[in-house]
Amino acid sequence: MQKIKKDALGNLVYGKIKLMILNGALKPGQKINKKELTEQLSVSQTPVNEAIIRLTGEGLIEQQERKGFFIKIFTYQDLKEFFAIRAGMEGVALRLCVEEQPDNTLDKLTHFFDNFSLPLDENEYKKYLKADQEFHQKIIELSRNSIIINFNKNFDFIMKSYQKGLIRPPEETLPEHKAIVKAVRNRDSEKAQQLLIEHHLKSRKVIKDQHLKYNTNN
Amino acid sequence: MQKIKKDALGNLVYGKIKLMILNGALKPGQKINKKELTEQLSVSQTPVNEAIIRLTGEGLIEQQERKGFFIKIFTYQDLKEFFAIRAGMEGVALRLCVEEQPDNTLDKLTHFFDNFSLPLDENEYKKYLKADQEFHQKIIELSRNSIIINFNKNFDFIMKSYQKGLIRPPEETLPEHKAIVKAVRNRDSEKAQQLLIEHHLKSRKVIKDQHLKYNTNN
DNA sequence: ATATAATATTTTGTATACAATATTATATAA
DNA sequence: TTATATAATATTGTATACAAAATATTATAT
Repeated sequence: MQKIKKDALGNLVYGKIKLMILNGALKPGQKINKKELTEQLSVSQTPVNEAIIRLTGEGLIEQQERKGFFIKIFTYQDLKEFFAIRAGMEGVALRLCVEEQPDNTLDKLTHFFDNFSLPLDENEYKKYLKADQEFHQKIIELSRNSIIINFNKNFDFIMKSYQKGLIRPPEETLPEHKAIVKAVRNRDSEKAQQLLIEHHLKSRKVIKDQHLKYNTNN
Repeated sequence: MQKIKKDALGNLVYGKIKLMILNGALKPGQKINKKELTEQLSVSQTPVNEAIIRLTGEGLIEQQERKGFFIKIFTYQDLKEFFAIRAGMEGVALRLCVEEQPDNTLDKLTHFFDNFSLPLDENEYKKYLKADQEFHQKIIELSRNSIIINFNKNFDFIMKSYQKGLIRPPEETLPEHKAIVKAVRNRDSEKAQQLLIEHHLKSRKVIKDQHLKYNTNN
C-alpha cells in the first residue's frame, strides 16, 4: 500500500517564491501580484498567501496594509546594520573554529589565498573574487551555526542587489586576508577574530561613506 | 466623513499570539490548537492561520507537516548558537557605540555597576541581577541596530525558558562588567569589544559544559 | 487484560466566495 | 486642456466549506 506523502503545497510554493526573490525574478520594491502567482504556479490563493506571509515573517517581504505585499527594499541604513552583524557573527564564528576544530578541518580555511600576490591581472582578479567569497563561505559553513548560515544567505541576496563585485580593492583586502589566515595557522583565535571583525567593519565604513556622499544629513 | 481604518485583523492576532508565546501562555513544545484560538480571540481561521504562519517564518513556531504547529523548543545546541551570536553582535555593537557615540550618550552605559562591590548580600544580589540586564539592554538599545534589537527580544524569551537568574555568579561577572565599563570610559573600543565577547563566550561555555554533563556523546 | 482492527471524530490543508477597500478609467465641470 | 467627481474594475482581507489525513474511541479477537 504505497502512499505518496506529498509535501504540503504551501511549502513548495514558499520555496519557489523565495527562490524567485533570491534570484531576482521578483525585484526589490516590486508589488507581488497574488493572482498572477496563483496562475503561474497553478495553485489556489491559499498556498500563495501562506508563502507570502511566511516570507513576511522572515523579513524578505513587507506588507502594506490594504495595499499589498512588496519585495523588501533594503536601505543603506539596513546595509550598515548588516555589515555590523556580519562582522560580529563571523568574527566569533572564526574564533570558535580556531579554538574548537581539529587541525585537518582548519586546513580547509588556510589555503584560499596562497597563490595570490599583488598586483593581480584581470584573470587573477576574477579568481580572487571567487576565493574571497569561498573563504568567507567556508568560515560560515565550519561554524555549523544555523543562525549564521541563514543570515548569510539573505545577506548575499541583499548585497547582490546593491553592488556587483568587490567593495574594496584587492590591494587593501588581500593583505588582510593573508593576515587572518596567518592568525588561524598560528591558532591565535582572538587575533583571527579581531582581524576578521576589522576586515568587515572597514567594508561597512565604505558603505557608510558612499551613503554620506549622496545624503548630506545623517 | 470619518473613516476608521482598522488595523488588519491578521496583524492584531499576530501580535496577540506572539505575546502569548513570549510571556509563556503558550509553552515550548505545546501544540497550537487553532480552533481554540479562533474561539478565544473570536476571529475566523484565516487571521489565526496568518499569524501562525508568520511566526513560523520568524522561527518561534515550527510546523510539522500534517500534524500541526508547535511552539518551538530550543535545544542546548540552539542555546550555544545563540550565545555565540549574541557575543559577536553585542561586542561589535558596543565597539561601534564607543567609536561613534558622543560622551554624554556613552555616560548612560558606564554607571550601572558603580555601587557594587563583592561580596553582595541578598538585596544587592537582586539589584545586581537587574543592573546586569539593564547594562546589556542599554548596549543593544544604543546600537540602534534593528536586527540586534529583535534578536535580543527572542533571546530573552528563550533564556527565560531555560534558566532563571544568573548563569555565572557575581564573583566572576562583576569584575568583568567593571573592566568593560572601564574600557568604555577610556574609549578603548577594541578592548571593550574584546572583553564583552569574552564575557558572553564564558557564559556560553557554562551552557556547553552543563550540556556535556548530561549528554556524553558530542 | 491486552493487542489489533474498525469506526468515529477532529484537525489540517486547500479551495472558493464575498464584502470592504483601493485603483483605474471615464465623464463632467472649470 | 487640466482638475475633480463618479463609475467600473481589481485586489485585499476575511469567512466558510470540504476532502484528506491524523488522532481518539470503540469493538472484537486473542
